[in-house]
Amino acid sequence: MKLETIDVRQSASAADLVFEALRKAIIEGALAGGEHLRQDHIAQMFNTSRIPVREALKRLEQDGLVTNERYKGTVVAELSTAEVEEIFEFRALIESEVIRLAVPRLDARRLDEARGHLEDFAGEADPSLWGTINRNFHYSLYAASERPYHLQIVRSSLDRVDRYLRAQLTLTDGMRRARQEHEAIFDACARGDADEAARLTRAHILDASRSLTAFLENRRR
Amino acid sequence: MKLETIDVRQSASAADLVFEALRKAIIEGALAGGEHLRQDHIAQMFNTSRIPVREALKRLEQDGLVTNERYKGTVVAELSTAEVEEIFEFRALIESEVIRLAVPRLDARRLDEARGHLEDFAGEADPSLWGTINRNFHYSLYAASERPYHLQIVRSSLDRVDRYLRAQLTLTDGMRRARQEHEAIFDACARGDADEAARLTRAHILDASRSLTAFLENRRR
DNA sequence: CTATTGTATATTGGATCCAATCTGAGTAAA
DNA sequence: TTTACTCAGATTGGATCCAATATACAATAG
Repeated sequence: MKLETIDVRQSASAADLVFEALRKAIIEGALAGGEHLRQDHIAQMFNTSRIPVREALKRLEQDGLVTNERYKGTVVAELSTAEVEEIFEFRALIESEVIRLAVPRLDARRLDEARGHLEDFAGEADPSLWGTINRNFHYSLYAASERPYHLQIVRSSLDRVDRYLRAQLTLTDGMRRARQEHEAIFDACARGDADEAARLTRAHILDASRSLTAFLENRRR
Repeated sequence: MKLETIDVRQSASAADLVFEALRKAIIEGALAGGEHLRQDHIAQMFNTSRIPVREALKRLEQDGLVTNERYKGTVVAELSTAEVEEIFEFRALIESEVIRLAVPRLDARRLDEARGHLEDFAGEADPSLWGTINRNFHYSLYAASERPYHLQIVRSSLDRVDRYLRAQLTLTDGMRRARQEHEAIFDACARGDADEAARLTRAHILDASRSLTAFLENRRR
């Protein structure tokens, strides 16, 4: 008898699971900036020893999501307003270029997918889901760029500021503006106007940045 | 009595030392692509247990310098020609923008430093040092941009392709062309012409990319 | 009462040990 | 000859134990 060789999805290691869970918690804001991540505590939560936890923390540190001081421990990274601003400036540069590359490669399927996220975004009442839908919308367009490295960097830079971006969407009128801007971006993509899509994406990110830094400065005062 | 409070430089952890050593070996090409990194072997080389080695390998994996398969091990990452090309395309985008931001902030000290690296580059006979001098030249200019996040990404993307870039400098006429292009970039910076410096930097990186991909395609045939 | 010192506890970093899995040589069967 | 199978060694992943350091708090001197 000959069986199909099934590509058994190799189960993730404990370290991978811990890493993904912590990453998600940080970018969603479930873990606040400055919060102390105790190895022991996390290990108990995941029913493992501290070893996989430590590997996960090292990976998070490499991504800039946490910082570690020897013998003191690991805390969720906090960004200054200047740092947030710089990362948004960076995103504006990369993401506008990525969408410029994506537009000529967009097909009907992807456009439909993006339109779906657009509608989800407009129809979703629960603010805790806006951040994820926002990401999905942009990614569904960016994916067409066929630039895996660029997309990885986009993901990494967005990870760092996602907590702040979610706050901005929720706590200001960011959601309303984002919706309008998304529609304009989508229209430019549907028309095949890459330069306009790039220009609008850049403006969209810088708009969010201005709104967010104003909000942060207010908060801190 | 009052003593000067000296900032005792906290000794790096074993994991940090291993990480830096392996990183250096990979970007310099001392460890070839595809090479298997055995935890045990590395641990012995550094006189430690495997624990810090594993943490270092996790960090390298996060940076894309190595890849890991569960229970199989960690190997030095190998990039396809397409991947190398994409990373150079990315670098052209970022580094041209970084130097545009840097030019208006360049002062005499930094320009002198860059000129020094330029002369080092021209005068150095040992090809194994060209890669590092090349990096130093560009960094001394980029540093003025005052964009720590951008610089970190520049470092990370260059790390991934540095092995290949060094090969291109050494094994083709890349060195000669790089020297000419560096001089042109430096002149534009010294004149304060940010747009021209950005344009030349972009061309410099894309030129190296073309030369390198041609070289790699030849090699693989 | 305050500042300094000593000490106990908590926490992290690293070493050693055990379990899970891969790999490859050797063997048997078609 | 070739293919499948078995088993031993090698290697990785994870658990447990020990060492180094930090932190909080009590004790003591001024």
